[in-house]
Amino acid sequence: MYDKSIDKKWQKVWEEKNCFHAVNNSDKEKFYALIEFPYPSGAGLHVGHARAFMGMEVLCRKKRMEGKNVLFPIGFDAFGLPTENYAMKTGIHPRVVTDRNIATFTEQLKSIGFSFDWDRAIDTTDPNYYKWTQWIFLKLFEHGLAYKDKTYVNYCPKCRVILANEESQGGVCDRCDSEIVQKEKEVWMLKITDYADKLLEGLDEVNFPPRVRLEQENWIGRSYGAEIDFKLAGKDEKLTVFTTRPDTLYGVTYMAIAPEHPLLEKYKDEIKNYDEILKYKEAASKKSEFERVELSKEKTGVMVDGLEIENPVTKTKVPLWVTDYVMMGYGTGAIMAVPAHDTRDYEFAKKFGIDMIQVVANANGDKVSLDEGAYTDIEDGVLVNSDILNGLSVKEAKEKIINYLVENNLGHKKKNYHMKDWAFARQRYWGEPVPIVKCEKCGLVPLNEEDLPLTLPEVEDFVPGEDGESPLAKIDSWVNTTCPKCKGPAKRETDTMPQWAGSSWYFLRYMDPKNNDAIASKEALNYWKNVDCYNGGMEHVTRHLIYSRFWHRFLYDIGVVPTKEPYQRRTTQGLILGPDGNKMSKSKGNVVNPDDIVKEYGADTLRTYILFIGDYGMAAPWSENGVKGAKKFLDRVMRIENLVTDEEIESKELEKEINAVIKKVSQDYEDMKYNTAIAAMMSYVNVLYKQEKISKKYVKPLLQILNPVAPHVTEELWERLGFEGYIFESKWPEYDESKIVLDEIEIPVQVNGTVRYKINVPADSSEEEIEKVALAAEQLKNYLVEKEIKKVIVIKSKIVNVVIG
RNA sequence: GCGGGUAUGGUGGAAUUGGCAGACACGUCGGUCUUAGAAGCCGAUGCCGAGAGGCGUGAAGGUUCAAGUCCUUUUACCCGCACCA
Repeated sequence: MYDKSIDKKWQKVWEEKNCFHAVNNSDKEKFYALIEFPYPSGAGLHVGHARAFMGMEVLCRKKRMEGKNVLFPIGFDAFGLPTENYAMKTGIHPRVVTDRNIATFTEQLKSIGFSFDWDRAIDTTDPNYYKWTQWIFLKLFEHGLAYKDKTYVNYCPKCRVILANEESQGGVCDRCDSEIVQKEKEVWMLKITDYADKLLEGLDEVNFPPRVRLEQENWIGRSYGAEIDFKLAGKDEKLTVFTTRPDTLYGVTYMAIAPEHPLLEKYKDEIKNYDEILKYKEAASKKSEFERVELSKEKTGVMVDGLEIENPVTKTKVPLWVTDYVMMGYGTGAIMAVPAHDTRDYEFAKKFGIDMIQVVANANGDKVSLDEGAYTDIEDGVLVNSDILNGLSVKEAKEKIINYLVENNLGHKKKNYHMKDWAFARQRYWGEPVPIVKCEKCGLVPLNEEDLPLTLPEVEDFVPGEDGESPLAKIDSWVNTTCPKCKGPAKRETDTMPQWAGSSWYFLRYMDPKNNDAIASKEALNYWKNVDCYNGGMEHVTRHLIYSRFWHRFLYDIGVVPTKEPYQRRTTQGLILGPDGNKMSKSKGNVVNPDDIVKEYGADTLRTYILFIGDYGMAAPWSENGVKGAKKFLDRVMRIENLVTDEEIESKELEKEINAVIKKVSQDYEDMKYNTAIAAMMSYVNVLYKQEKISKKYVKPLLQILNPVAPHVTEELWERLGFEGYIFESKWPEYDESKIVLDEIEIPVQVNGTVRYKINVPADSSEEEIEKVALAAEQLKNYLVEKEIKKVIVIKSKIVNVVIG
């Protein structure tokens, strides 16, 4: 029986021997496995954490036994809103809450037996850590990638913070699901768009799952097109638009700009219906992002009375409209509308009775009626009604018109991105202070490196101001400081960094976590290079994973780190659902606490079940019966002890089975197919149970390959059976391929595609020999009454199909 | 709307990528042990059928000697993006 009391016994041994500690500068080959470090919430460890960590855990324990120098670190991403909200509610300082939560997580993780290198544990809220987060920020500032700008930002009224685009996907707040509103505010931004191309190209040199790659590509959203300068009729003023279809320039029948477009303000005196436009603008700004997209399927807009736009090639004048289907945040905030070939423009033109001009037709002549909708689906179209472009294909026309625009100084080729710059500021206390001061004389001045870390002041009141002001703004003694440059009076930045800051580089700190002179030493960075395998959830693909790749690439560009990409391989684990098949949540009352499982069934039961639950990458519902099944398997493993003998008993069957299972499990672990690996070991145990007595040599490798999954059980049995040393430091078993292949194999024979009987042939039989045996079989005669053999297909060592008719 | 994924017994899930569908486990049933139960051990278990046999991988077509796997159409659910100009 697997008695859970052995958990503590072995955990103590591992801890005392410090056996999972990774050393820098080893001669051994390195293996760096990373898990997304947890946010230490008050709710404690979740079974989802356990699943996410177990994947890497198994790989690491195997790699150590294979002789690698394994870095498998753990830390805590501890800045963030929940802790601060808790502090506001209870009055307990976030520092105290954080320390308490980290202690709980640590204890829980240790009770499951994870083989983390605890010596390297980090905490993003430790000033010795965030000193370097601030340092990287200064570097970004120095290279012009951190800037302060007054723009429209996503604001969550409930959390009272500004959110990055990545944190407000779908128009709702990541944290509280409240609707986001657009707010004009001056905030710190990081110029991640400068790295859009590098982030896309970097995907070519790493091994990410296709859907992760695809989501990142879509999020960055690069599109190729042109910027074209239109003219305000009768004025020396340009209106620049971005379009991916410059070939349709002759089909433009109106222009449209976003309500926030600065042109409106600039020419307000000449716009006759400016009041009406202002009203429209106001209404649009009150709509949340959600409403603007979801609810207003119906197009709205106001024609600008008093301004006309001149087409740069046809010189025709078209009206200008203001509409909220044009976004200020994408492209130039202005479009050339071609209703004949764009469904949105079509809807708008239809509603407001605007002309349409067809400029692309099918090669064989097209219907001209636009009653059915815009011609957005014409494939291999040919340009019509387009003067110099007539007769050209869309592709040719794009090139020709761009050349024409460039020659006449009217426009140019342009890449555009869906991704926006990163709003890098939170109006909260519990985050990294921004190491910049505002000096009346010198402007924005960075702190000197030797003045880092800029630590958080002690405060009593964590409540942010009504209008999105950080609580730090209330602390005059902290805010008022001197300028590092001119020593004159200056004010500190009171916004703090977003939660994603600390996690954007933590994998580098693990390499050398106690270094006081650098994020990590050159030697450590050059030895560990980058993460070999990084496991985490899909929810971070367009947030943390993008941000950290950006920071890392920046650090590479300035010569701090040796590799372009931080993560060689990315893997993802599926969700563990509640027993009812729903996502686990407190409100549904279907949350499973890993502590309860460890306490009742033992750590190895939790570990085994979590890996056996299903395909590692897919969601699977929790099952208490499944847990019991895992326990039963471990009990059976423990009871093998009763069958083991010191005698040498040769068994051809066991010889074959043990070699096969070593091969299968070794490969499955690498492919993260833990469920089938465990199934294979279960099968092998079932075979062992059919023996009366078993030589130790048929048990030893089983314990070793099971060790990464069930380290406590296997360590215990290893000791009881008298094997030498500790199993965790034993050498990973090898297998003998020649023992796996049988002398004689069974081959199924199909008649017209249905299996009818089986034949036994020597394993090395040729196709001719197999066919001979198959056709000679007695059973075949029954099927040949009034029928004859038309064809025989033999697939060597697999199957025979006899076609009769 | 666009992009991606998933669908297999009573249940969770396997299936070397076109070659014996249902490995392994749960559950259920039976046997053994026991005064009895629990645990353990052994066995049975896709569906229909007494049997021979037939039918079976969300649905409908197709390709092939052979389809869970490839093609076409379609349904349901999940995830991501979303007036991307």
